[in-house]
Amino acid sequence: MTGCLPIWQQIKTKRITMIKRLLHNHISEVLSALELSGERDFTVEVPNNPEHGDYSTNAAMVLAKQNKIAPRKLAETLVKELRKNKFYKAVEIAGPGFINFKIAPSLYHKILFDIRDLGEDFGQSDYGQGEKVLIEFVSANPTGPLNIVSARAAAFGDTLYRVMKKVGFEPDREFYVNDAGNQVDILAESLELRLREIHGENIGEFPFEAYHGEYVRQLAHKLNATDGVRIFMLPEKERTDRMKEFALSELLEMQRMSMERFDVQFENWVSEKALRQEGVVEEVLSYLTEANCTYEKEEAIWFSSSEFGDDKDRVLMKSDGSITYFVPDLAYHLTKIQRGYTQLIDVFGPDHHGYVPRLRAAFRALKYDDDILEVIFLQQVNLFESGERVKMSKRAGKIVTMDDLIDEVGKDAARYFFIARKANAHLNFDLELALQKNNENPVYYCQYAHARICSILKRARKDKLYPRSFKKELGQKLTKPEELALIHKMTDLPGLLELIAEHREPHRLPTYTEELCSLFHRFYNKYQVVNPKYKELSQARLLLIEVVKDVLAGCLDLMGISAPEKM
RNA sequence: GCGCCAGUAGCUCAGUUGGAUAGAGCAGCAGCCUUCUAAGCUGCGGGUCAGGGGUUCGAAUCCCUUCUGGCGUGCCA
Repeated sequence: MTGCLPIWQQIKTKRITMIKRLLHNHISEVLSALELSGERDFTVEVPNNPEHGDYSTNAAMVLAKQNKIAPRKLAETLVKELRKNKFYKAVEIAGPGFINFKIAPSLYHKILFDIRDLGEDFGQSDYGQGEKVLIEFVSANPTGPLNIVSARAAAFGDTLYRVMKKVGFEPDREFYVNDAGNQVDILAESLELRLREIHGENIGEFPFEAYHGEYVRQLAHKLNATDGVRIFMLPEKERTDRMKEFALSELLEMQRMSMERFDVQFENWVSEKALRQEGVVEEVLSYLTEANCTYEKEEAIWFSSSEFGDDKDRVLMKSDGSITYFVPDLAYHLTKIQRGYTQLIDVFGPDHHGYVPRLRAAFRALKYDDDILEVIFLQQVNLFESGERVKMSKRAGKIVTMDDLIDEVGKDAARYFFIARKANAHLNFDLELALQKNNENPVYYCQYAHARICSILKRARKDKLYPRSFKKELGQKLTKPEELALIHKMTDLPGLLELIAEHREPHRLPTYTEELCSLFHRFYNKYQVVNPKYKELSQARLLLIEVVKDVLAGCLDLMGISAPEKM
């Protein structure tokens, strides 16, 4: 009834290799067979202390109270049933009522072949049930080169996308381009001033509000090369339009290039300007008006957002007749829902805290479920060099751009460091550390493990030890704790990916990857893989490290980091 | 003032969402290459989990409160 086979097959048909789930199901089965209530509330975990076994459950402690049985007594009853399964080497009671499991090597051996058979599909699942999720990230103004926070957003958003896709969501990546509005006007003015400067005009002091970056001068030179003085002969409106069009297309292209260099692809780039031309602004205003939550005051039109949880009401249309940023952005969010997404994830920079309540308010006012909108805030990034914080000033145009960073430390290191930190915590980025090609740098630590395995496999092929096919019996040769620990670790990945997707926590992936690599390096230092004297053992270990290599490459790929075969 | 986020080893950070003796990596000290990549491995020190209350079998984790730092609090985006 609680035999091992049905559960094992159940796991296999789902193409999931997860011991945790196997245990959870098994314990549930035993509980219902014993007619105990509340079987969903317990957890199965990997204990910190290896002496506590491979896995551990708190089932007896959690269920003791509601069933009015002492925890240890309940544990004894459970253990008696659980022990009937031959895939456990040991099932023990410990402490206040934990049940600790030691997994039989034979199960690990089966799993190793399983992971191998799954290949690139290992870790894949239907967990997300095809839910359509839109992840919006970066969404910077096209008024300059992308900055460091955009780079962090890119790494974060893209990795989240990759993991969610892996576990069965249907996510899309989107970049909202704010190519309309006030900031674009200022950009055009800045460009015009620089252009006049080139033509020898005295422009006086460069305005405080304008864009001071050197790139504006470069744009001016480029525009001058094509248009020359002719641009000044155009009427003002046409001239400004030409400036805008030129600057936006140049800067947007620059941003696209940055993203490409960072291996981030967006399914969609949505233009605010295009949205406005489609008339969405008027639409949104009419929706809000119909919902009875707008009013006029001091020649402006307001949204009574404070009735829906915001601190105060917000202006929709300014007294000069122009629209605030909020309106087209809300319209944009509504198009996401109209396009069929049931979960909207916005990845925002640290300076948008105050903005979210009004967006939520609008969702409520328009009777959308506001759970549909989920905002993740990335905190700021501080760059350090030689222990000193690199000071940046956007106003003075003194910033380290995303491209500077990629030039300096490379895509792999940059992505790694950005992903490795929790989203809502400040990130101290040590430029020197990211540059170092030694053991202080975790990126190289992981890539090195991959390269090392490739090197061993190459050696095995050269020595003609690499078999045409791996026989199932080879598994039995893997008996060392370091070998089984590697398999154990790999079985944790599918569950981890689901956790990352569910809680939107990509930072767990680098941690996991480092742990897997650490186990491999330890194994490598202790045992020799290729040894012609022990052919079967060598082949069993080759199988093991090849599977580790593929799993590792999979992890790196999810982070958008290359897996080099040689270093 | 109010709101959001953070505070864990000398430094940078994890901590399986409430589990057992809080863990890595650097930095410090001591070791390991005639053998598949030493960009690696092994060992040793190092803690009032910012402080104080509370919730329960059990708290770094949840609640309250104080302190410190960052950000926000535009008819900017």
